Amino acid sequence: MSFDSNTLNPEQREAVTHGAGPLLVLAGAGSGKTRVIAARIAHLVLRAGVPAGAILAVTFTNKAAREMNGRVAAMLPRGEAPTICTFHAFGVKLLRAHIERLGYRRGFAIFDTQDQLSVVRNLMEEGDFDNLLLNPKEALFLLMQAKGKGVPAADLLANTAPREQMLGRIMTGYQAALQRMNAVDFEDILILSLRLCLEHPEAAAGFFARYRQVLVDEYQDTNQTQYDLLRHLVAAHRNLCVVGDDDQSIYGWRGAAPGNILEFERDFPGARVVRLEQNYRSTDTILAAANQVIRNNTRRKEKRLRGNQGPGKPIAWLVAEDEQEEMERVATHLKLAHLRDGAALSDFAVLYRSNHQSRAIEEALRGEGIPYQLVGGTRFYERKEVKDALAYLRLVENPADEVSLYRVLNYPRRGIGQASQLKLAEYAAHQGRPVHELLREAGQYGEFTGAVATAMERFGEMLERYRGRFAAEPMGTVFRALLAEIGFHRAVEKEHDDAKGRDRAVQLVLELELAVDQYGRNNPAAALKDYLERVALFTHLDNEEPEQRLPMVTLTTVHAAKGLEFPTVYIINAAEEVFPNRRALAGGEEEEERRLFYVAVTRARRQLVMSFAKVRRRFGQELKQKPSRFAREIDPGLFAGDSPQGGAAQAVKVDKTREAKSRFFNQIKMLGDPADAKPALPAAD
DNA sequence: CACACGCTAATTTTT
DNA sequence: TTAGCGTGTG
Repeated sequence: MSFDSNTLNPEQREAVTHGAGPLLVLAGAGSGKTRVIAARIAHLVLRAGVPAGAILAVTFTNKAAREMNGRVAAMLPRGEAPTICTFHAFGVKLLRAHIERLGYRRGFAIFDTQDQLSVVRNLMEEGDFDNLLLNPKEALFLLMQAKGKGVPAADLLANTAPREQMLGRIMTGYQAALQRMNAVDFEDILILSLRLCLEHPEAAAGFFARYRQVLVDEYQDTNQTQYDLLRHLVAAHRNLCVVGDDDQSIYGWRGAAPGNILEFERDFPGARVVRLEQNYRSTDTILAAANQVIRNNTRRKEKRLRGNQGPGKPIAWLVAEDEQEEMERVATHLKLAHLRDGAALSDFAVLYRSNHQSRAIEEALRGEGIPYQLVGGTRFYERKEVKDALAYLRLVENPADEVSLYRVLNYPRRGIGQASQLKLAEYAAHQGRPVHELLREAGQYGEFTGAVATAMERFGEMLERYRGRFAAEPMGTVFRALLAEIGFHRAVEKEHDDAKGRDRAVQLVLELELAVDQYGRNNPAAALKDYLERVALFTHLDNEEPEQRLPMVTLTTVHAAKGLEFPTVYIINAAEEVFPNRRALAGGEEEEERRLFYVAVTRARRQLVMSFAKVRRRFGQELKQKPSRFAREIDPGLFAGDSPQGGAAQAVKVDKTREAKSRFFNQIKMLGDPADAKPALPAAD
C-alpha cells in the first residue's frame, strides 16, 4: 500500500513532506489532522527512508492511537511498524524496563482515582490533618494538579498558606505510601519517566535512541510533564512534529497546558509552522456557527475555518417544556430524519456535557425503539464488583498493593473484621514489615485470636498458591478457579436484595471472567501483569474491538466525541448552568466551556440540532432554564424557525394527557417544515 | 461482626 | 432525587 500526496492541499502537503527539524501544525477542526499525521508517517517511511521502527507517534487517548494505527497500517507494507501509543502507554514501556533504578520493583501496580482516593483517605485518617481545610477529594485533586505541573512537595511545604502546607504533607505521605505499595499513579508514569531521563540519562537514552522521528497528536492537551518528557525524547535530533488546535483544548482541568503551543516556537527556534484552516467536514452553516462561538474567546490564536460545501441545512433549535419532552422531541426528530432521509442510525450522534445526561435520552430512544450505543458512562473497570475481583489479580501480581489487600481481605467475608485489619496495619507499621508477609505468620503473634489468625494465614496461603498457578496455567481458567474457591459469586449476589441489581452485578463478573479468559487466549504469551496493565491504561473509550454490530445512534459526552464526526449531531441540554457547566463557570472556566461547545458543533458534518428544556428538575426541585449563552452567540439567521434568542417564548405547548396525539402532530409539523424538508447535501468527499 | 436505617453529597470532563 | 456511605443496633 501507499499514499497519494496529490490529494493533499498545499498546507497539508507542506506538513506531510516536511523533512528534519521541529514542525508545529496548527490544525483547525475537520482540517484533516489525523490524515496528515498518518500521511506524514507514511511519507517518512516510503519517501524519506526512515525505518518504520524509528518512528514514534504519541496520542492522547487509546482510541486515537488505535485509529492512527489502523490508518498507518493501511498505508505501509507489512513488517516493522511504527510505535503509536498514548503518552502513558509509552511511559509504562519505559518504566517496565527501568523502574528498578527509581526505587520501585518490577510488577508495580498502576493506581486509578479510586485507589488514590483510598490512599489519601487512609493517610488523612491516620495523620493529623484538618478535614475542613481540605477533604480527601479536594486534596487528591489539588495533589494531581500539583504533580501535573511538576511542583515538588518541598515547594508546597515552603509555602506559608495552610492549605499548601497541608497539601505538601499529604503529597509526602502519599508518595511514600505508593512507593511502599510498589504502585504508581497516572501522573507518576510521566513523572518517573522524566526522572529517569534526568537521573539515569544513559538508561533513558538507550531506550529512546531508536526513535528518530517523533509525532504528537492533540498537542494542546499535553501537560508540563509530558512536554518536558518530549523535549528529552527529541533532544538529540529535534525531529519533533506536533499537531494541535488551541481552540480544542478541553482538558485544562486536568492540567493540560495549551500554552505549550506558544512555547513550542520559543523552545524550538527555527520551527516551521503550518496552519490548516481548510475544513473538509462541515457545511458553511455549521462552520459559521462554530466561528461565531469561538471568536468570543479572548485567549486564542486567531484563525478561521473555511468550508467548501455551501450552506447546507440550517441549524434546528428544539424547545420543550421539560427534560422528558425535550428528549422525546430529539428522539422524534431523529427518527423522522432516519425514516424520511433514509440516513443510517450510525449517522447520528447525541452529545451532552456530562455523562448523567445520557439517562433521559436513553429512555426517549428506547421509547421510540431506536437502538443506541453508549460511549463511556459508568465504566466497567470501575464497577465495584469488577474492582473487587480484579483486586485479587492485582494482589497476586503485586502483594504489596495494600489498597487491593484491604479491599478484599474480608470480602467475601472470612471473619477478618475492621478491628483485626486495624491491628494488622498497626503491627505492620510497628514492625516495619509489609502487611502481606505478616499475614502468613499471623498465628505467631499474640495479636490475633485463633480464628482470625487462621483466616489470615489461609488468605496469605491462597494468594501464594494462585501466584504459582497464574504463572503456569491459562489465566482465564485460574481466575475462574479463584473466584469459585472464595465464593465470589455468592458474595456478589448477597449484596443485592433486588433481582435486577443482582443480575446486573453477576453479569458484570461473568463479563470480567470472559474478558480475562479471552485476553489469555488471544495473548498466550502474556502474563497476568500484561492484562492488568492493559486494564489500568485502557478506558471505556476503548470498548474492545470496534464491533461490527447493528447500526446504532451514538450517545456520548462532548469530551469523548473529540476527533469524531457525524452527519447529524444533536447537542442536548443546551442550557445555561448545564452547558456551560455551572461549576466550570464558578471556576472561571467559561472559555474552556466555550471550546467544548466549539468541539461539539464541529463534530457535525451536515446538520446540527440543539435542544433545550425550559424547566429542569434538579434534586427534586424545578428549575427555570435559559438557553445556553453559546447557542445565543450564534446568528439567529442560521437557525430554522425557532432560535435560542427567541425560541423559549415560542415553545410549542404539549398536552401531556394526549402525548401520542401531540407527537403525531409534531411529526406532521416537522414534515411540513420547509427548512427541514430540504434534501441533505451529498457527501463532500 | 452483620445488617439496617438514615444521612449527605452528587451534577464536569479522563489518561 | 438517588446512590453510596457511615453510624448505630442486635
